Amino acid sequence: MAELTARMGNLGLGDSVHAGGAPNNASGQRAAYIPPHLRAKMQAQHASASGAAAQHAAPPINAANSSIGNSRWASAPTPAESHIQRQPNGWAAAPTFTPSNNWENPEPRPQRSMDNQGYNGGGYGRTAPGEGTWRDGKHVPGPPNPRLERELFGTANDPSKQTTGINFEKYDDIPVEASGTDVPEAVIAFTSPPLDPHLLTNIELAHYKQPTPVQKYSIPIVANGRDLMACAQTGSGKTGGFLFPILSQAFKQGPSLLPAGQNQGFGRKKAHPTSLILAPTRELVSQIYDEARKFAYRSWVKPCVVYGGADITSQLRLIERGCDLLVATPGRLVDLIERGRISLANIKYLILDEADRMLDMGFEPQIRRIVEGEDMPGVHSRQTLMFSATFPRDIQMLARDFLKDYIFLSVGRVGSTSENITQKVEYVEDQDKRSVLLDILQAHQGGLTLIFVETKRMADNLSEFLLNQKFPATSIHGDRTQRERERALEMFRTGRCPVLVATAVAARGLDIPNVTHVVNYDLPTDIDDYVHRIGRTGRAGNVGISTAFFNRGNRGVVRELIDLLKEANQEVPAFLESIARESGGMGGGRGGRGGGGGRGRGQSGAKDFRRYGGGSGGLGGSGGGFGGPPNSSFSGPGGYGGGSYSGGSAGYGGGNGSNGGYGNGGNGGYGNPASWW
DNA sequence: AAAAAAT
Repeated sequence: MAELTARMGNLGLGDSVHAGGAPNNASGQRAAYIPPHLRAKMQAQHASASGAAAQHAAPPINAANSSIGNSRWASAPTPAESHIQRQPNGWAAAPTFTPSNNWENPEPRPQRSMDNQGYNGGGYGRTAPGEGTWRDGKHVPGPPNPRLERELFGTANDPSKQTTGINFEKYDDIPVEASGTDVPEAVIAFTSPPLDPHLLTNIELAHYKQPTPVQKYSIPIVANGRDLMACAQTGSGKTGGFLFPILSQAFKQGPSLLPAGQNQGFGRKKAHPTSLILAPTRELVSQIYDEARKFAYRSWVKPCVVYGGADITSQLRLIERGCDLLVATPGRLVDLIERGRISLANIKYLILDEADRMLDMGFEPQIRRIVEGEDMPGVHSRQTLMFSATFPRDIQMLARDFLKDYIFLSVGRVGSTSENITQKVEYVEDQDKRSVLLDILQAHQGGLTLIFVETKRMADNLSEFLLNQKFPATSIHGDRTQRERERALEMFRTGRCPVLVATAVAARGLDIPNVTHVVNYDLPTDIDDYVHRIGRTGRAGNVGISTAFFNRGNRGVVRELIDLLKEANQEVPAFLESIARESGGMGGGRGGRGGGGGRGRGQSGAKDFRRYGGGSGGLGGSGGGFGGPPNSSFSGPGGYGGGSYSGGSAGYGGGNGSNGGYGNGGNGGYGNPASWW
């Protein structure tokens, strides 16, 4: 424990806590708390005041309130921000760069024999406006299409189309760690060394100016043919992290030739995409597809999307027009493979977004089926990229099955939540949650508020309650129809329903500008879910607030929550510390997963398990140290994870130190998770 | 125990 304390001290974290139970809102002037039994009267007043409803009406979303490409809600843009600094036209004037591998000189691709008209994405129709071709070994971008351009990139008046902002200069301070063999040097700009020129024009249209840290590394890593496991904090540009390099390569190299014997398209309608992106929810898949359309604009690359709950015939039509880059949820993809409409034989890039989620118990069999059970090229014949904000140790071990000699990239603080998010935790008993929520919504006007609950039923109940309270709320969860889900998201995005009650379906990856507040009405039992949830705000360099309702029912995550708050330089309420003490060392509730970290959450966000107490185990003796029972909050191979934090000696390793920097000191971290209660 | 993902 002394070591843990010392570590915290090293981080320069103060002990400052504030008293629980007297919470403040963002502006520090929340209305006095009204107990539930008095609430009815207040409601009556509230409802009768017609002005109150108007007060909660959709906040204004207009040009005056958001600068182009930098859709900041709370703070008005400065004049400087409202004028996009265009990149100079001299892309080509970028400094020279000596490629360590195949950067500048991509292997020339054989042209398709059938290709008299030029490759148009393997489709059967003509090239549509806004699409390009590959002809005579050259990329021939299509002509600009103003209407499509507006649809894809939005306008100044439509911030709901503006996704990630451009406050990337703030990212320069973010620590980046890359481990693995022969890590390529990071790029310093999109133009240095340059991405494909056509991609640069699209990046410019999207108002991206600088690569984020994860992009600076992922671009050369992919260009050098390496596999990647990237752990980057929420809102730090992971989507661009894989889209930019794979599209740049595609634009430079052109379509790959199908292996002999495969049908080339005439006759049977079977798509052979070269890139496959898998993600855990339909909405996230849809969002990635929208991004892919932007950056593939006017190019020969045709992006496609498939997911369940939506009309399959329109998805099939899209595929038939040509399918080079496919974004999919697992179930629908398997369906289409079984129908013989998609082949994975031509895959060069496999991307798992939210990879830890894709490889957890619920999804892993489907992923294994797609990656190992179909006609996907083997691990050595493709490039595999995995991205997430969190990457628990055991999932990292699982992920090895799909990767070859990969580079592990860690972007951001150890805990991987952004410091742009102000995290609050309030002590609220279950029966008081509605009241406190109303107070919060009352006080927090002018942005979008995303409220997370644990169950679909609760999502329905709570959104109905809020509607009755005249808050324009809606809900999203897996029991709603896809149409309802998409409508709810759209209402939320556009601000017509600035309050969205959501289950875990909305926890990951969704990039919704202007979400200024995330409320964990119910805390998740997995702290990584908390990390992803609050990551819906404070994106792309903007700031956000998160509020969690905590009571003794959540003591299972108290230790991990405290650690997380400390790591993110947030205040830790006194009641959390005391509940943690009450719960003693048994607070963890799930010693298993965190193993490597020894603090329960196991530095799930940011440590390459190969370096920090990883390996295939076996080295070193028993856990020792803090090992204790599997569900102890100090479980695992002891202290700071068997491995050394700084290499060399046992470091923080606790344990018995016998295995120095490697080996996990036995299996302590893999005890069965404690029961749920 | 819950959510998500094919029909």
